[in-house]
Amino acid sequence: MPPYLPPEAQRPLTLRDVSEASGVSEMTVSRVLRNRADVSPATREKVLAAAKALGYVPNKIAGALASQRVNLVGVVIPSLANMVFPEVLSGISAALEDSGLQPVFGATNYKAEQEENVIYEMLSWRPTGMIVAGLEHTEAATAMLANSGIPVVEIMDVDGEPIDSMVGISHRRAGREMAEAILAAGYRRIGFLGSKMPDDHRARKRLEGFTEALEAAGVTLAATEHYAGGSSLAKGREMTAAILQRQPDLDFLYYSNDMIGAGGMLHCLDAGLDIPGQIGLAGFNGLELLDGFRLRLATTDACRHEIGLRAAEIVSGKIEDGLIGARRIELAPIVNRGDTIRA
Amino acid sequence: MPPYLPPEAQRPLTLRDVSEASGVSEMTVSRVLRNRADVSPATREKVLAAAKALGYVPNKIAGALASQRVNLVGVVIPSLANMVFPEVLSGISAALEDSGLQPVFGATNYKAEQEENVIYEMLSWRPTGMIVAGLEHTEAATAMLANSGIPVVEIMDVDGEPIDSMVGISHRRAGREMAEAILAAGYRRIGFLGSKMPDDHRARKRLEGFTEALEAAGVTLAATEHYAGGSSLAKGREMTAAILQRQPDLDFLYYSNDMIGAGGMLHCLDAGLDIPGQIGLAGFNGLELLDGFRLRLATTDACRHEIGLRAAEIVSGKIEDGLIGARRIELAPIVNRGDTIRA
DNA sequence: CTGAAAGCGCTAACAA
DNA sequence: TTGTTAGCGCTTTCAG
Repeated sequence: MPPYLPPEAQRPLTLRDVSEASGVSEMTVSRVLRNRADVSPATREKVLAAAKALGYVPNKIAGALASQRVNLVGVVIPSLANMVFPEVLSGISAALEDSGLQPVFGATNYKAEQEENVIYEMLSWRPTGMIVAGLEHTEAATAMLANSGIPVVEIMDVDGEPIDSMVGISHRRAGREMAEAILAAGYRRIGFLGSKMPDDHRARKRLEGFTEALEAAGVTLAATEHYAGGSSLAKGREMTAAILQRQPDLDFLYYSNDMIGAGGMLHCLDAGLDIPGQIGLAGFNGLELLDGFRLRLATTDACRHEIGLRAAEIVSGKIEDGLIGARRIELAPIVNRGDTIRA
Repeated sequence: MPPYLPPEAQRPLTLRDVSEASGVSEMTVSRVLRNRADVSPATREKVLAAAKALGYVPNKIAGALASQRVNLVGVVIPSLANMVFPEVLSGISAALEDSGLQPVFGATNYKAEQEENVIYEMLSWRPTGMIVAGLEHTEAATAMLANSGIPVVEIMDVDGEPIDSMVGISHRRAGREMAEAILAAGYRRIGFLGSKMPDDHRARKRLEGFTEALEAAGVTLAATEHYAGGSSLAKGREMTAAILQRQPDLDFLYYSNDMIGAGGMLHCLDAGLDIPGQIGLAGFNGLELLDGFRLRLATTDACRHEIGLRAAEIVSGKIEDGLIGARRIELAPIVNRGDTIRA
């Protein structure tokens, strides 16, 4: 490798440079660059030409400080690896598209303390609004958000009290409804497979709703299998083999997400089990990515894109009905029976 | 839904508020909050107590303007939906963990113009460094990056000239090596399935390297199938059915990514084809997520995590050998023959 | 339509 | 160890 030289650490250009190059006052240059209407076409031309020729990039830090306005929306999610969140983000991006607002993402890795840090960092940039996954935060994080004076939208979950607004589904209800669909199909020896969930509150709530509905029907969860780390087909396969080895008489497996559910389905197919006759399966999320297996896995659509969309609309003030902030939007989780719950 | 009230739009607290509450000068408060050593324990206590009691969150905008330092690294990638990029990001996050730097992500949706916008927006926040996927940008974007005066690392690809530094694999080489592995295994009627790639330069380069190596052996690509939109198992399945219908005599299918490759594998298995005897398959990326199928799809590991790691190290100046910037790091794409190329 | 003056909230640099 | 002064680069406000 040849000894490359460092790039010149040049002083960034300022409005003043453009002003001097164009012979127009800084103030007017500023007006042109902010696309304000009250500038004569002639000056506008001159300024734009000079700015372009110099390669001027405005300093938003100074601009934000002076104007007390920041076109940023903080978005705090547990993880980018989860496939679920990219879809939420795409909804947010879509809704923010022509609002002049820019989303800025931060990940917490499902750790409350890290979430607190990320929120603190973001708030210190004085964003226009915040979108945060989940309703459970540290006391400090809750206080910071509540005192921030900006719209705060908690997303994905509506089982609890929001700081300001919330948009999501009830995971308790999602768990309950899946349990009801399973019971209605006649399954009784039901196992659950999911992540260890010290801090995955939504998975926990789903399981609570699920067992609750089972118990209401006099059915007890027959087995449980937990895992740590990321979700993958292989993980689902492995867990399924394990739980069925321990309890071969299970007739239904409920997974905490579609990825491990699909892995479990692969195991069952390879083991020659009859799905959905001998054993039924269901996941959670409605990951389209995974359509394409011989059988469609039963799942619950978590409305991820729409959640992002609605949350961003609230933050950007697109919902115009006189109210500001403090909205509660509950979307309906839709159970899709696929091919893995018998009719 | 009851008529919730908007949150109080309170004036955010300033250093001055903390100063008054603690009876310590603004400057000293600032020192305490930046963890500087030259403050007596007593005052430190007082200040921290006051800051905490008030719920003070510093204003980084003002801080950045005054200090001319911003602890942000801009990261520009085509898409968050691609699964490939989250892994790069995790490498970046890991490397930046305790450097005091924070990554900020922006997506371009594979559009050069959108990339230019994102880069412009990011540079206007005067980040400490930039990490950008790919070597192809608009002229304006290239100029902005080159003139930014900060470290710029282009990642994922090394087939071309970087603005400053680059870290990645050679996609030409990746295509070539896969072609060689396929030819060595005796396959000759080879088809390619990939996205329409007006702007997916890396997929294009892979295909170029691939056909180049085939032609060097006197073999011509026997068929091509293109698609638009996101990758999914279903899409891979569908494309595979289509290409095999048109040309049933193909004995190998090379996919531009593992997701559609896995879908294709499902199709072939369901169609009762003998893999890898009758037909061989290969994808690209090395997505661990997809391990767990009966057969492991042949693929090329694109070293995504390591790319992110190294890029972030360059930006954060962690590589200490006297050089600053302008590095070229080529990682080796590793061909994994899996179970879908015969021995 | 254009310009001059006065900060935005913080920190560098220096003084005490 | 602490405080004072003078900006950072822009935009707001008000005057021409």
